[in-house]
Amino acid sequence: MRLAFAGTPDFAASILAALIDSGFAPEFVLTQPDRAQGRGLKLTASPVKQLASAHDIPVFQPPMLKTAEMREPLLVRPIDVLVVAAYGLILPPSILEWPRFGCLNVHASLLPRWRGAAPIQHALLAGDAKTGITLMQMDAGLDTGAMIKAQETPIAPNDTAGSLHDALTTVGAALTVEVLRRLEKEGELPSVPQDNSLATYAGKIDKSHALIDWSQNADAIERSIRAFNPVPGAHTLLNDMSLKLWQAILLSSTSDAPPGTVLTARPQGIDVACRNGILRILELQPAGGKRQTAAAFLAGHPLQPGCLIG
RNA sequence: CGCGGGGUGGAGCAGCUGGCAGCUCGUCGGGCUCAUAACCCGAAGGUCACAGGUUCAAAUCCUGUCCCCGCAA
Repeated sequence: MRLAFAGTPDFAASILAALIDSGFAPEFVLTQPDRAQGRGLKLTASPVKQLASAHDIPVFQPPMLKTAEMREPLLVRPIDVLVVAAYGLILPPSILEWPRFGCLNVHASLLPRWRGAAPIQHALLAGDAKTGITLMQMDAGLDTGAMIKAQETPIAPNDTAGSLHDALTTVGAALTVEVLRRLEKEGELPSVPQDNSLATYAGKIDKSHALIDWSQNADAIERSIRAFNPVPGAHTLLNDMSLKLWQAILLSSTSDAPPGTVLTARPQGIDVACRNGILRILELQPAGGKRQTAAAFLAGHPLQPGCLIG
């Protein structure tokens, strides 16, 4: 089977790795152009490009696919299926129709819930009990294609975007290989349309979402800390210092202190009053510093109970 | 050359207008208490990231290197 792959970040690279390991190595790969990023703005290749290069798989990096000129180098290469995972570019109709069996998208949610860019984070923010991977036949809409196969994954109370991402990567890789095997064997992929009335959207997460609003309920803040771990990192302000919060737990007690009040600051955690409930910060990171436990942080940054955070 | 912070006993930090290396916690020994996230006494533990330079004298000033991190993308 003639296969191509389109994807960009880590999640996509893991899927690609599984394809290669399972004998579905793509003939070539599409990924976003190298970008200047990170400290020093060094030009960096996407994880997918790095992996593909390591396996001597040809890489195409069109900046967009809106023009015939950009599409030309691709369309001249006949393929059977294009596997797409977090590629980052809208695929125009001519690309969608290019592979004989169309484009197969690996999406990190149980569609039609959480269509869009950040399904993992939104599932955590919403406090969903489960999420999963859905494979679908791509169409012109945003994650609206007919579903081929879905697999559930439970969300644990202590799951973070990072841990869930890793779990979903494993599921996604296995599911993709499974579906490709079926396609190879049966020559078709039955699919069922999504129920649009149940659709929800998972918009991009940016830094402003990750600034903690202590006037929210403690459980919502706790979920956002997990949803924004590891990126962009839930953060708050202490005096003029920016703090990133890595881990916190909900206390069963309550307080009528104003939201953001530091109730106690002890080695086992920094307790902060929220709108409703108390959050105990266990692990945090000052700007410029390393990630550390509350006890370590307090050793160098004395915190008086009663002061305000945020 | 995107902006910036930092590398000091096991941990987190101060010291950095040059002059015997300090704080909180931890560790070890002893004491006190019905008890403790408590307290008291004592001890160990650092060639101050690395390499040069300036100086009577450098953690502290200058130069270069390595490493860590925040912001912005």
